[in-house]
Amino acid sequence: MKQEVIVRFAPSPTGYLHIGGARTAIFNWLFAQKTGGKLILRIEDTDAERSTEESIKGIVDGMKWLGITWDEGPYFQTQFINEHLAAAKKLLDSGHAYKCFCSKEELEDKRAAALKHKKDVKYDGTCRRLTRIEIAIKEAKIPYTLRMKVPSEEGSVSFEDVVYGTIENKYKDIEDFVIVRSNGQPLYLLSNAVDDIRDRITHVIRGQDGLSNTHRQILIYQALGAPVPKFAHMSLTLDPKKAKISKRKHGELVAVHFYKAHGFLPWAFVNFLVLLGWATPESREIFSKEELMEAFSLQGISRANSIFNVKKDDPKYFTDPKAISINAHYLREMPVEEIEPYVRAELEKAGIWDPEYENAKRQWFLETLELIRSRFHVTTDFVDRGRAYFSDDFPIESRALKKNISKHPQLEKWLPMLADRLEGLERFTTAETENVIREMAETLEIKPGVLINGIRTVVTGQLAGPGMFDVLINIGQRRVVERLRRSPALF
RNA sequence: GUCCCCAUCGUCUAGCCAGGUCCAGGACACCGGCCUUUCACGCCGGCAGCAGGGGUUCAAAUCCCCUUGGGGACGCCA
Repeated sequence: MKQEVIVRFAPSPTGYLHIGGARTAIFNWLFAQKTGGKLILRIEDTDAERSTEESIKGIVDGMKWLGITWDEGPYFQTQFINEHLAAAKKLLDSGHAYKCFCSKEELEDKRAAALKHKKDVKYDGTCRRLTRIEIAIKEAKIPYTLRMKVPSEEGSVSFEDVVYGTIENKYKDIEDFVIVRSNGQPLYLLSNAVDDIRDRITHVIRGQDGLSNTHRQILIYQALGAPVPKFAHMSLTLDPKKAKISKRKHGELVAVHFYKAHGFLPWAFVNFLVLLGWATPESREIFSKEELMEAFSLQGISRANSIFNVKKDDPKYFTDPKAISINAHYLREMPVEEIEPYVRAELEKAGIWDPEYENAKRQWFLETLELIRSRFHVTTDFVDRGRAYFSDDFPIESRALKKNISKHPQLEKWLPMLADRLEGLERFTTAETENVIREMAETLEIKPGVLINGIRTVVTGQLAGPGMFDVLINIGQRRVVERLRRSPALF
Protein backbone atom coordinates (compact mmCIF):
# COMPACT_ATOMS: atom_id res chain seq x y z
CA MET A 1 0.00 0.00 0.00
CA LYS A 2 1.20 3.42 -0.88
CA GLN A 3 2.09 5.62 2.01
CA GLU A 4 -0.04 8.68 2.46
CA VAL A 5 1.71 11.95 1.81
CA ILE A 6 2.07 14.22 4.81
CA VAL A 7 3.67 17.62 4.46
CA ARG A 8 3.93 20.56 6.75
CA PHE A 9 4.32 24.29 6.63
CA ALA A 10 6.41 25.29 9.60
CA PRO A 11 6.92 29.02 9.74
CA SER A 12 8.51 30.84 12.59
CA PRO A 13 6.19 33.68 13.50
CA THR A 14 8.13 36.80 12.70
CA GLY A 15 5.33 39.27 12.32
CA TYR A 16 3.39 38.51 9.21
CA LEU A 17 3.23 36.12 6.32
CA HIS A 18 5.59 37.33 3.64
CA ILE A 19 5.62 36.19 0.07
CA GLY A 20 8.48 33.77 0.60
CA GLY A 21 6.59 32.00 3.35
CA ALA A 22 3.40 32.14 1.35
CA ARG A 23 5.13 30.49 -1.56
CA THR A 24 6.40 27.69 0.65
CA ALA A 25 2.92 27.24 2.08
CA ILE A 26 1.38 27.19 -1.37
CA PHE A 27 3.77 24.57 -2.70
CA ASN A 28 3.19 22.32 0.29
CA TRP A 29 -0.54 22.78 0.03
CA LEU A 30 -0.57 22.07 -3.69
CA PHE A 31 1.48 18.95 -3.24
CA ALA A 32 -0.84 17.70 -0.50
CA GLN A 33 -3.89 18.44 -2.61
CA LYS A 34 -2.43 16.86 -5.69
CA THR A 35 -1.45 13.67 -3.93
CA GLY A 36 -4.48 13.40 -1.69
CA GLY A 37 -2.21 13.80 1.30
CA LYS A 38 -2.45 16.20 4.15
CA LEU A 39 -0.89 19.45 5.21
CA ILE A 40 0.03 20.21 8.78
CA LEU A 41 0.51 23.75 10.01
CA ARG A 42 3.12 23.90 12.69
CA ILE A 43 4.28 27.13 14.22
CA GLU A 44 7.91 27.08 15.22
CA ASP A 45 7.56 29.37 18.17
CA THR A 46 10.54 28.38 20.26
CA ASP A 47 11.95 31.85 19.96
CA ALA A 48 9.75 33.41 22.59
CA GLU A 49 10.69 36.97 21.79
CA ARG A 50 9.41 36.84 18.28
CA SER A 51 6.45 34.60 18.86
CA THR A 52 3.60 36.85 19.78
CA GLU A 53 -0.11 36.17 19.45
CA GLU A 54 -0.19 38.83 16.84
CA SER A 55 2.45 37.41 14.60
CA ILE A 56 0.84 34.00 14.77
CA LYS A 57 -2.45 35.55 13.77
CA GLY A 58 -0.68 37.29 10.93
CA ILE A 59 0.37 33.98 9.46
CA VAL A 60 -2.96 32.28 9.90
CA ASP A 61 -4.85 35.24 8.47
CA GLY A 62 -2.54 35.40 5.52
CA MET A 63 -3.05 31.75 4.72
CA LYS A 64 -6.79 32.04 5.11
CA TRP A 65 -6.93 35.00 2.79
CA LEU A 66 -4.92 33.14 0.17
CA GLY A 67 -7.28 30.22 0.51
CA ILE A 68 -4.65 27.77 1.66
CA THR A 69 -6.29 25.12 3.77
CA TRP A 70 -4.55 22.79 6.16
CA ASP A 71 -5.67 19.52 7.68
CA GLU A 72 -4.04 19.60 11.08
CA GLY A 73 -2.86 22.24 13.45
CA PRO A 74 -1.78 24.78 14.08
CA TYR A 75 0.53 22.92 16.38
CA PHE A 76 3.12 24.78 18.34
CA GLN A 77 6.66 23.63 18.64
CA THR A 78 6.89 24.75 22.25
CA GLN A 79 4.28 22.13 23.15
CA PHE A 80 6.72 19.39 22.33
CA ILE A 81 9.85 20.49 24.10
CA ASN A 82 9.77 17.44 26.33
CA GLU A 83 9.84 15.22 23.27
CA HIS A 84 12.78 17.11 21.87
CA LEU A 85 14.63 16.71 25.13
CA ALA A 86 13.79 13.03 25.35
CA ALA A 87 15.26 12.58 21.89
CA ALA A 88 18.35 14.46 22.99
CA LYS A 89 18.74 12.15 25.95
CA LYS A 90 18.38 9.18 23.67
CA LEU A 91 21.12 10.56 21.46
CA LEU A 92 23.35 11.13 24.44
CA ASP A 93 22.73 7.67 25.84
CA SER A 94 23.33 5.99 22.53
CA GLY A 95 26.60 7.83 22.11
CA HIS A 96 25.43 9.95 19.17
CA ALA A 97 25.80 13.12 21.18
CA TYR A 98 28.10 14.41 23.87
CA LYS A 99 28.28 17.12 26.49
CA CYS A 100 30.22 20.24 25.62
CA PHE A 101 31.49 22.52 28.34
CA CYS A 102 32.99 25.18 26.14
CA SER A 103 31.68 28.59 27.05
CA LYS A 104 30.03 30.91 24.60
CA GLU A 105 32.88 33.35 24.96
CA GLU A 106 35.54 30.76 24.25
CA LEU A 107 33.70 29.63 21.16
CA GLU A 108 33.16 33.11 19.92
CA ASP A 109 36.81 33.88 20.33
CA LYS A 110 37.81 30.77 18.46
CA ARG A 111 35.38 31.54 15.69
CA ALA A 112 36.59 35.11 15.38
CA ALA A 113 40.20 33.95 15.31
CA ALA A 114 39.45 31.38 12.65
CA LEU A 115 37.65 33.92 10.53
CA LYS A 116 40.49 36.37 10.95
CA HIS A 117 43.09 33.88 9.82
CA LYS A 118 40.78 32.75 7.05
CA LYS A 119 40.60 29.34 8.56
CA ASP A 120 37.73 26.98 8.79
CA VAL A 121 35.30 28.01 11.51
CA LYS A 122 34.13 24.57 12.56
CA TYR A 123 34.05 23.51 16.21
CA ASP A 124 37.38 21.98 17.09
CA GLY A 125 36.01 19.06 19.08
CA THR A 126 37.63 19.93 22.39
CA CYS A 127 34.92 18.34 24.53
CA ARG A 128 34.49 15.39 22.24
CA ARG A 129 37.81 14.11 23.50
CA LEU A 130 37.04 14.49 27.20
CA THR A 131 37.49 11.44 29.37
CA ARG A 132 34.79 10.06 31.58
CA ILE A 133 36.45 11.48 34.63
CA GLU A 134 36.94 14.92 33.14
CA ILE A 135 33.29 14.97 32.22
CA ALA A 136 32.24 13.99 35.71
CA ILE A 137 34.29 16.78 37.22
CA LYS A 138 33.10 19.49 34.85
CA GLU A 139 29.52 18.34 34.99
CA ALA A 140 29.31 19.25 38.64
CA LYS A 141 30.07 22.90 38.13
CA ILE A 142 29.86 23.89 34.49
CA PRO A 143 26.69 24.12 32.44
CA TYR A 144 26.94 22.24 29.18
CA THR A 145 25.40 22.01 25.75
CA LEU A 146 24.75 18.83 23.85
CA ARG A 147 26.51 18.35 20.58
CA MET A 148 25.89 15.83 17.86
CA LYS A 149 28.84 13.52 17.36
CA VAL A 150 29.39 13.55 13.64
CA PRO A 151 31.05 10.33 12.43
CA SER A 152 34.78 10.78 12.26
CA GLU A 153 35.44 8.14 9.65
CA GLU A 154 35.65 8.70 5.93
CA GLY A 155 32.23 8.96 4.43
CA SER A 156 29.41 11.28 3.73
CA VAL A 157 25.76 12.04 4.10
CA SER A 158 23.95 12.02 0.85
CA PHE A 159 20.37 12.29 -0.22
CA GLU A 160 18.26 12.70 -3.32
CA ASP A 161 16.68 16.09 -3.30
CA VAL A 162 13.53 16.04 -5.39
CA VAL A 163 14.47 19.24 -7.13
CA TYR A 164 18.24 19.44 -6.83
CA GLY A 165 19.16 15.82 -7.30
CA THR A 166 21.94 14.13 -5.38
CA ILE A 167 23.42 16.24 -2.63
CA GLU A 168 26.44 14.91 -0.82
CA ASN A 169 28.33 16.23 2.18
CA LYS A 170 31.43 14.68 3.62
CA TYR A 171 31.49 13.98 7.34
CA LYS A 172 34.69 15.92 7.68
CA ASP A 173 32.97 19.07 6.47
CA ILE A 174 30.23 18.83 9.06
CA GLU A 175 30.92 20.17 12.51
CA ASP A 176 29.64 18.75 15.75
CA PHE A 177 26.63 21.00 15.99
CA VAL A 178 24.79 21.92 19.15
CA ILE A 179 21.37 20.37 19.67
CA VAL A 180 20.59 21.49 23.22
CA ARG A 181 21.51 24.82 24.78
CA SER A 182 23.32 25.05 28.08
CA ASN A 183 20.06 26.27 29.63
CA GLY A 184 18.47 23.00 28.62
CA GLN A 185 16.44 24.29 25.68
CA PRO A 186 16.47 22.26 22.49
CA LEU A 187 17.64 23.89 19.27
CA TYR A 188 15.90 24.16 15.96
CA LEU A 189 17.76 21.44 14.10
CA LEU A 190 16.75 18.90 16.73
CA SER A 191 13.22 20.13 17.41
CA ASN A 192 12.39 20.34 13.78
CA ALA A 193 13.55 16.82 13.06
CA VAL A 194 11.81 15.38 16.09
CA ASP A 195 8.57 17.12 15.17
CA ASP A 196 8.77 15.89 11.61
CA ILE A 197 9.34 12.36 12.85
CA ARG A 198 6.40 12.53 15.22
CA ASP A 199 4.14 14.04 12.60
CA ARG A 200 5.23 11.34 10.16
CA ILE A 201 6.19 13.90 7.56
CA THR A 202 6.91 12.19 4.27
CA HIS A 203 8.09 15.18 2.25
CA VAL A 204 9.89 18.21 3.52
CA ILE A 205 9.22 21.00 1.06
CA ARG A 206 11.01 24.17 2.11
CA GLY A 207 13.19 26.99 0.95
CA GLN A 208 16.62 26.36 -0.45
CA ASP A 209 18.11 28.01 2.62
CA GLY A 210 17.30 24.74 4.33
CA LEU A 211 19.42 22.81 1.89
CA SER A 212 22.58 23.21 3.90
CA ASN A 213 20.86 22.11 7.10
CA THR A 214 19.61 18.93 5.56
CA HIS A 215 22.67 16.78 6.03
CA ARG A 216 22.77 17.64 9.71
CA GLN A 217 19.14 16.79 10.14
CA ILE A 218 19.60 13.51 8.32
CA LEU A 219 22.28 12.67 10.86
CA ILE A 220 19.67 13.20 13.57
CA TYR A 221 17.11 11.03 11.80
CA GLN A 222 19.63 8.25 11.40
CA ALA A 223 20.86 8.43 14.97
CA LEU A 224 17.28 8.29 16.16
CA GLY A 225 16.58 5.33 13.92
CA ALA A 226 13.82 7.18 12.12
CA PRO A 227 13.03 6.97 8.42
CA VAL A 228 14.38 9.94 6.48
CA PRO A 229 11.70 11.86 4.62
CA LYS A 230 12.08 13.04 1.05
CA PHE A 231 13.37 16.55 0.68
CA ALA A 232 12.35 19.03 -1.94
CA HIS A 233 14.06 22.38 -1.72
CA MET A 234 12.61 25.31 -3.55
CA SER A 235 14.55 28.14 -5.08
CA LEU A 236 14.45 31.39 -3.18
CA THR A 237 12.75 34.62 -4.07
CA LEU A 238 15.12 37.56 -4.39
CA ASP A 239 14.63 41.26 -4.89
CA PRO A 240 15.81 43.04 -8.07
CA LYS A 241 19.21 43.48 -6.48
CA LYS A 242 19.33 39.74 -5.88
CA ALA A 243 19.10 40.09 -2.15
CA LYS A 244 16.83 37.82 -0.20
CA ILE A 245 13.52 39.51 0.32
CA SER A 246 12.95 40.42 3.91
CA LYS A 247 10.61 42.28 6.13
CA ARG A 248 13.44 44.49 7.23
CA LYS A 249 14.46 45.62 3.79
CA HIS A 250 11.21 45.63 1.92
CA GLY A 251 8.61 46.12 4.59
CA GLU A 252 5.01 45.95 3.55
CA LEU A 253 5.81 45.29 -0.08
CA VAL A 254 6.57 41.68 0.68
CA ALA A 255 3.72 41.15 3.12
CA VAL A 256 0.73 39.16 1.97
CA HIS A 257 -1.65 41.52 3.71
CA PHE A 258 -0.29 44.40 1.63
CA TYR A 259 -1.72 42.75 -1.45
CA LYS A 260 -5.03 42.23 0.22
CA ALA A 261 -5.12 45.91 1.10
CA HIS A 262 -4.17 46.94 -2.40
CA GLY A 263 -6.98 45.23 -4.19
CA PHE A 264 -5.54 41.89 -5.15
CA LEU A 265 -7.79 38.92 -5.68
CA PRO A 266 -6.41 36.16 -3.46
CA TRP A 267 -6.40 33.54 -6.14
CA ALA A 268 -4.72 35.86 -8.62
CA PHE A 269 -1.97 36.39 -6.09
CA VAL A 270 -1.57 32.67 -5.50
CA ASN A 271 -1.42 32.20 -9.25
CA PHE A 272 1.31 34.79 -9.49
CA LEU A 273 3.28 33.39 -6.58
CA VAL A 274 3.23 29.85 -7.86
CA LEU A 275 4.78 31.06 -11.09
CA LEU A 276 7.80 32.36 -9.23
CA GLY A 277 10.06 29.38 -9.46
CA TRP A 278 7.70 26.87 -10.91
CA ALA A 279 6.41 26.13 -14.39
CA THR A 280 4.74 23.47 -16.48
CA PRO A 281 6.37 22.18 -19.66
CA GLU A 282 4.01 24.38 -21.65
CA SER A 283 4.77 27.47 -19.57
CA ARG A 284 1.13 27.78 -18.85
CA GLU A 285 0.27 30.84 -16.81
CA ILE A 286 -3.33 30.99 -15.76
CA PHE A 287 -4.82 28.23 -13.67
CA SER A 288 -8.03 27.76 -11.80
CA LYS A 289 -7.62 26.15 -8.41
CA GLU A 290 -8.58 22.75 -9.77
CA GLU A 291 -6.33 23.12 -12.79
CA LEU A 292 -3.39 24.09 -10.66
CA MET A 293 -3.84 21.15 -8.35
CA GLU A 294 -3.93 18.93 -11.37
CA ALA A 295 -0.92 20.50 -13.07
CA PHE A 296 1.29 20.84 -10.02
CA SER A 297 4.36 18.73 -9.58
CA LEU A 298 7.55 19.07 -7.60
CA GLN A 299 9.52 18.42 -10.77
CA GLY A 300 8.37 21.74 -12.13
CA ILE A 301 10.19 23.66 -9.42
CA SER A 302 13.15 25.49 -10.87
CA ARG A 303 16.59 25.35 -9.34
CA ALA A 304 17.55 28.91 -10.02
CA ASN A 305 16.38 31.66 -7.70
CA SER A 306 13.80 34.02 -9.08
CA ILE A 307 13.32 37.70 -8.68
CA PHE A 308 10.27 39.37 -7.29
CA ASN A 309 10.40 42.35 -9.56
CA VAL A 310 9.23 45.07 -7.22
CA LYS A 311 9.99 48.36 -8.78
CA LYS A 312 10.45 50.69 -5.93
CA ASP A 313 9.68 54.27 -6.85
CA ASP A 314 8.09 53.31 -10.14
CA PRO A 315 4.96 55.41 -10.32
CA LYS A 316 3.38 53.09 -12.83
CA TYR A 317 3.77 49.84 -10.93
CA PHE A 318 3.48 49.57 -7.20
CA THR A 319 4.65 45.98 -7.34
CA ASP A 320 5.81 43.33 -9.82
CA PRO A 321 4.10 44.17 -13.13
CA LYS A 322 3.43 40.53 -13.75
CA ALA A 323 1.51 40.26 -10.52
CA ILE A 324 -0.58 43.21 -11.55
CA SER A 325 -1.23 41.87 -14.99
CA ILE A 326 -2.35 38.53 -13.62
CA ASN A 327 -4.66 40.27 -11.19
CA ALA A 328 -6.06 42.41 -13.99
CA HIS A 329 -6.56 39.30 -16.04
CA TYR A 330 -8.71 37.72 -13.37
CA LEU A 331 -10.53 40.96 -12.76
CA ARG A 332 -11.81 41.05 -16.31
CA GLU A 333 -12.13 37.34 -17.03
CA MET A 334 -13.82 35.97 -13.93
CA PRO A 335 -17.60 35.77 -13.84
CA VAL A 336 -18.69 39.15 -12.44
CA GLU A 337 -20.61 37.42 -9.70
CA GLU A 338 -17.30 36.18 -8.37
CA ILE A 339 -15.64 39.56 -8.14
CA GLU A 340 -18.80 41.09 -6.73
CA PRO A 341 -17.95 40.38 -3.07
CA TYR A 342 -14.50 41.91 -3.42
CA VAL A 343 -15.84 45.06 -5.00
CA ARG A 344 -18.54 45.22 -2.39
CA ALA A 345 -15.92 45.11 0.33
CA GLU A 346 -14.12 48.03 -1.26
CA LEU A 347 -17.30 50.06 -1.61
CA GLU A 348 -18.20 49.39 1.99
CA LYS A 349 -14.79 50.42 3.12
CA ALA A 350 -15.19 53.65 1.16
CA GLY A 351 -18.66 54.19 2.57
CA ILE A 352 -20.39 54.20 -0.80
CA TRP A 353 -22.02 50.79 -0.70
CA ASP A 354 -25.76 50.87 -1.35
CA PRO A 355 -27.64 47.90 0.15
CA GLU A 356 -29.86 47.98 -2.91
CA TYR A 357 -26.91 46.67 -4.88
CA GLU A 358 -27.73 43.28 -3.58
CA ASN A 359 -31.44 43.68 -4.10
CA ALA A 360 -33.25 45.85 -6.60
CA LYS A 361 -30.08 47.27 -8.12
CA ARG A 362 -28.16 44.02 -8.30
CA GLN A 363 -28.53 43.70 -12.04
CA TRP A 364 -27.38 47.25 -12.53
CA PHE A 365 -24.49 46.67 -10.18
CA LEU A 366 -23.25 43.62 -12.05
CA GLU A 367 -23.65 45.34 -15.39
CA THR A 368 -21.64 48.24 -14.11
CA LEU A 369 -18.80 45.99 -13.02
CA GLU A 370 -18.89 44.40 -16.43
CA LEU A 371 -18.81 47.80 -18.08
CA ILE A 372 -15.82 49.22 -16.28
CA ARG A 373 -13.66 46.32 -15.21
CA SER A 374 -11.61 45.81 -18.35
CA ARG A 375 -9.44 48.79 -17.60
CA PHE A 376 -8.95 48.15 -13.91
CA HIS A 377 -6.03 46.34 -12.36
CA VAL A 378 -7.00 46.02 -8.72
CA THR A 379 -10.30 46.02 -6.89
CA THR A 380 -9.50 49.33 -5.25
CA ASP A 381 -9.79 50.87 -8.71
CA PHE A 382 -13.54 50.46 -8.43
CA VAL A 383 -13.70 53.02 -5.65
CA ASP A 384 -11.26 55.53 -6.98
CA ARG A 385 -11.25 55.40 -10.74
CA GLY A 386 -14.77 54.01 -10.71
CA ARG A 387 -16.23 56.18 -8.00
CA ALA A 388 -18.55 58.21 -10.24
CA TYR A 389 -20.60 55.12 -11.01
CA PHE A 390 -21.44 54.48 -7.40
CA SER A 391 -21.52 57.92 -5.88
CA ASP A 392 -22.61 61.39 -6.90
CA ASP A 393 -19.75 62.78 -4.93
CA PHE A 394 -16.67 62.20 -7.00
CA PRO A 395 -13.63 64.28 -7.91
CA ILE A 396 -12.91 65.60 -11.39
CA GLU A 397 -9.45 64.76 -12.57
CA SER A 398 -7.47 67.90 -13.20
CA ARG A 399 -6.02 66.59 -16.43
CA ALA A 400 -9.48 65.88 -17.75
CA LEU A 401 -10.68 69.27 -16.69
CA LYS A 402 -7.85 70.94 -18.49
CA LYS A 403 -8.07 68.96 -21.68
CA ASN A 404 -11.81 68.53 -22.08
CA ILE A 405 -13.39 71.46 -20.31
CA SER A 406 -11.14 74.49 -20.00
CA LYS A 407 -10.14 74.29 -23.64
CA HIS A 408 -13.71 74.80 -24.73
CA PRO A 409 -15.24 77.57 -22.65
CA GLN A 410 -18.46 77.39 -24.57
CA LEU A 411 -19.17 74.06 -22.98
CA GLU A 412 -20.39 76.10 -20.06
CA LYS A 413 -23.48 76.76 -22.16
CA TRP A 414 -23.47 73.65 -24.30
CA LEU A 415 -23.50 71.14 -21.48
CA PRO A 416 -26.65 72.49 -19.81
CA MET A 417 -28.24 72.65 -23.27
CA LEU A 418 -27.45 69.02 -23.67
CA ALA A 419 -28.95 68.35 -20.30
CA ASP A 420 -32.23 69.79 -21.51
CA ARG A 421 -32.23 67.75 -24.66
CA LEU A 422 -31.28 64.56 -22.90
CA GLU A 423 -33.92 65.16 -20.30
CA GLY A 424 -36.48 65.44 -23.04
CA LEU A 425 -35.71 62.03 -24.38
CA GLU A 426 -38.46 59.57 -23.89
CA ARG A 427 -36.35 56.57 -24.54
CA PHE A 428 -32.93 56.97 -22.96
CA THR A 429 -30.95 54.53 -25.08
CA THR A 430 -27.49 54.46 -26.59
CA ALA A 431 -28.93 55.13 -30.03
CA GLU A 432 -31.07 58.04 -28.89
CA THR A 433 -28.43 59.70 -26.77
CA GLU A 434 -25.87 59.33 -29.51
CA ASN A 435 -28.29 60.91 -31.96
CA VAL A 436 -28.92 63.89 -29.76
CA ILE A 437 -25.26 64.49 -29.14
CA ARG A 438 -24.15 64.12 -32.74
CA GLU A 439 -26.97 66.28 -34.01
CA MET A 440 -26.10 68.98 -31.57
CA ALA A 441 -22.46 68.85 -32.63
CA GLU A 442 -23.55 69.21 -36.21
CA THR A 443 -25.69 72.23 -35.49
CA LEU A 444 -22.89 73.84 -33.54
CA GLU A 445 -20.46 72.88 -36.28
CA ILE A 446 -18.02 71.29 -33.91
CA LYS A 447 -16.53 67.83 -33.69
CA PRO A 448 -18.69 65.43 -31.70
CA GLY A 449 -15.61 64.58 -29.66
CA VAL A 450 -15.70 68.00 -28.05
CA LEU A 451 -19.11 67.33 -26.61
CA ILE A 452 -18.46 63.70 -25.86
CA ASN A 453 -15.25 64.32 -23.99
CA GLY A 454 -16.82 67.21 -22.16
CA ILE A 455 -19.66 64.98 -21.08
CA ARG A 456 -17.23 62.26 -20.06
CA THR A 457 -15.38 64.61 -17.82
CA VAL A 458 -18.46 66.00 -16.19
CA VAL A 459 -20.23 62.68 -15.82
CA THR A 460 -17.34 60.43 -14.77
CA GLY A 461 -14.64 62.86 -13.68
CA GLN A 462 -12.22 60.98 -15.86
CA LEU A 463 -10.23 61.36 -19.01
CA ALA A 464 -10.90 57.86 -20.20
CA GLY A 465 -13.43 55.15 -19.73
CA PRO A 466 -15.94 52.92 -21.46
CA GLY A 467 -17.88 53.97 -24.54
CA MET A 468 -19.63 57.19 -23.65
CA PHE A 469 -23.12 56.21 -24.67
CA ASP A 470 -22.93 53.03 -22.63
CA VAL A 471 -21.80 55.10 -19.70
CA LEU A 472 -24.72 57.47 -20.12
CA ILE A 473 -27.22 54.65 -20.07
CA ASN A 474 -25.49 53.10 -17.12
CA ILE A 475 -25.40 56.25 -15.02
CA GLY A 476 -28.98 56.90 -15.99
CA GLN A 477 -30.92 59.82 -17.37
CA ARG A 478 -31.58 61.55 -14.09
CA ARG A 479 -28.02 61.50 -12.82
CA VAL A 480 -26.57 62.44 -16.20
CA VAL A 481 -28.86 65.43 -16.49
CA GLU A 482 -27.98 66.48 -12.97
CA ARG A 483 -24.28 66.27 -13.58
CA LEU A 484 -24.52 68.21 -16.80
CA ARG A 485 -26.60 70.90 -15.13
CA ARG A 486 -24.18 71.48 -12.34
CA SER A 487 -21.20 71.59 -14.72
CA PRO A 488 -21.07 75.41 -15.14
CA ALA A 489 -19.67 75.47 -11.62
CA LEU A 490 -16.46 74.12 -13.08
CA PHE A 491 -15.76 77.16 -15.20
C1' G B 1 38.25 30.40 5.23
C1' U B 2 35.03 25.76 4.45
C1' C B 3 30.81 23.47 2.36
C1' C B 4 26.42 23.44 -0.80
C1' C B 5 23.46 25.30 -4.85
C1' C B 6 22.56 28.04 -9.32
C1' A B 7 23.44 30.49 -14.45
C1' U B 8 18.22 31.03 -21.39
C1' C B 9 15.20 37.95 -23.47
C1' G B 10 14.78 43.75 -18.46
C1' U B 11 11.44 40.16 -15.35
C1' C B 12 8.78 35.09 -14.88
C1' U B 13 9.98 30.99 -17.73
C1' A B 14 9.79 26.46 -21.85
C1' G B 15 13.61 23.68 -24.01
C1' C B 16 18.54 20.59 -20.85
C1' C B 17 17.89 14.51 -17.72
C1' A B 18 17.17 10.65 -23.03
C1' G B 19 22.44 16.25 -28.18
C1' G B 20 19.86 17.17 -34.33
C1' U B 21 12.94 19.02 -35.56
C1' C B 22 15.90 25.67 -31.59
C1' C B 23 19.57 31.02 -36.60
C1' A B 24 15.81 29.11 -29.03
C1' G B 25 9.07 29.03 -27.76
C1' G B 26 5.48 31.58 -24.39
C1' A B 27 4.10 35.45 -20.80
C1' C B 28 4.78 40.34 -18.49
C1' A B 29 6.95 44.96 -19.52
C1' C B 30 8.31 48.15 -23.62
C1' C B 31 7.55 50.00 -28.91
C1' G B 32 4.40 50.22 -33.43
C1' G B 33 -0.34 49.19 -35.94
C1' C B 34 -5.67 47.91 -36.23
C1' C B 35 -10.29 48.96 -33.61
C1' U B 36 -12.18 53.86 -31.48
C1' U B 37 -15.22 60.01 -29.11
C1' U B 38 -11.25 58.64 -25.03
C1' C B 39 -8.68 54.96 -22.31
C1' A B 40 -8.58 49.98 -21.73
C1' C B 41 -9.79 45.08 -23.65
C1' G B 42 -8.98 42.30 -28.06
C1' C B 43 -6.22 41.30 -32.48
C1' C B 44 -1.67 41.88 -35.53
C1' G B 45 3.51 43.07 -35.66
C1' G B 46 8.33 44.46 -33.38
C1' C B 47 12.53 44.86 -29.80
C1' A B 48 15.24 41.59 -26.72
C1' G B 49 18.36 36.00 -24.29
C1' C B 50 21.58 30.46 -24.31
C1' A B 51 27.54 34.52 -18.81
C1' G B 52 32.79 33.56 -20.93
C1' G B 53 36.45 29.99 -22.45
C1' G B 54 37.90 25.18 -23.52
C1' G B 55 36.65 20.25 -24.73
C1' U B 56 33.49 15.62 -26.45
C1' U B 57 30.68 14.94 -31.08
C1' C B 58 29.20 14.66 -37.92
C1' A B 59 26.08 17.89 -34.65
C1' A B 60 25.80 21.28 -28.05
C1' A B 61 21.23 25.96 -25.04
C1' U B 62 21.38 20.69 -24.09
C1' C B 63 27.08 16.30 -22.06
C1' C B 64 32.23 17.28 -19.48
C1' C B 65 35.99 20.74 -17.47
C1' C B 66 37.65 25.59 -16.12
C1' U B 67 36.73 30.77 -15.29
C1' U B 68 33.47 34.49 -13.96
C1' G B 69 29.11 35.98 -11.71
C1' G B 70 25.08 35.24 -8.20
C1' G B 71 22.73 32.87 -3.99
C1' G B 72 22.68 29.96 0.50
C1' A B 73 24.79 27.72 4.91
C1' C B 74 28.79 27.60 8.47
C1' G B 75 24.91 30.62 15.80
C1' C B 76 23.92 27.97 22.84
C1' C B 77 18.45 32.04 15.76
C1' A B 78 14.39 29.62 13.36
